[in-house]
Amino acid sequence: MVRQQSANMESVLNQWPNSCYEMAMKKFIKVMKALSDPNRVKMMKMLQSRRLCVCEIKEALGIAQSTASKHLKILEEAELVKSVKDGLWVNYSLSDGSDSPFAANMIGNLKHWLEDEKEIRELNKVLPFINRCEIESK
Amino acid sequence: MVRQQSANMESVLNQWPNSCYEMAMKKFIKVMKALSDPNRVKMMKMLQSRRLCVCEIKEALGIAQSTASKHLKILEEAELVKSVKDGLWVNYSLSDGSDSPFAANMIGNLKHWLEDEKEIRELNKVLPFINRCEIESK
DNA sequence: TCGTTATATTCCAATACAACGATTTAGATG
DNA sequence: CATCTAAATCGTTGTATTGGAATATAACGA
Repeated sequence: MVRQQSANMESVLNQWPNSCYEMAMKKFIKVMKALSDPNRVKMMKMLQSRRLCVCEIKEALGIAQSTASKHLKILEEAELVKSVKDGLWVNYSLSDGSDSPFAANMIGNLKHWLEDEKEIRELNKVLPFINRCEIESK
Repeated sequence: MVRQQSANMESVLNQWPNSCYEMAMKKFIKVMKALSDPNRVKMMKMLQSRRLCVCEIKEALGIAQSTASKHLKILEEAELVKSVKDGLWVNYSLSDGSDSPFAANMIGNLKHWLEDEKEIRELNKVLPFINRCEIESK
């Protein structure tokens, strides 16, 4: 990374944020990055219907299991979704956003955004028929 | 496909696919991507104060002119900012977001978001003293 | 303890992105 | 016309992101 900054004390301090205020930018960027991928946005839209496990999500989106798992991790680290273990399964659901106003805002807006999008409508149509117990994993 | 349309019309429709609804996802992703970079977010925050030209922005952020220009193009294509030529200068300002609800929403939220962020406060402090006429372009 | 199963992690290839300097373009001015 | 000047574009170079296959981990059940 080629940053051109004067080598003063100020810039050194900027590299090491210490108050919660200075985490805001990073948290914001994390939320924006998390929502910069179509598959992740689709996951958010699917999770509006109900909680889902990884295999249901990979099935609905037609992607590899590892891919789905990784995307969900990114969403979770942005505090957009949360996960709860239940035996072998991990149930993902929308976060309540209580720790991140940015995430909370986007979760709220996504409730009504993109509803008319073709790909989203089709996911909503298919989702009720996707059942974790009927997915053959390999 | 049982559509009564000239081949010409058809190809036009294929280029501009479908209805405006199906552009929604792409537009949304564009806005999220545009706001996924710290420098671009800083530009948005600076433009809340006043319109700025490229050289003022590159000066405030300490980045190369070409870098600033490219970032602004990305913001413009996401409909987050607009540009107006004025002789040699190009003045950038916040978009009114009238063509993109996603952009409009983010523009609105960013008005109060990140105000306490150290880097943003420092930019706001420096910005009044940055004048396009006093920048040596080198 | 040994499979089986759902998820997470690792590895690697392909692509996208951000940064810079150099060059080109477009407008103003001599 | 020639020459500035601000901004845009091009070319290059690292870095980040995305995807799937392969492997590791964790929890259940026999």
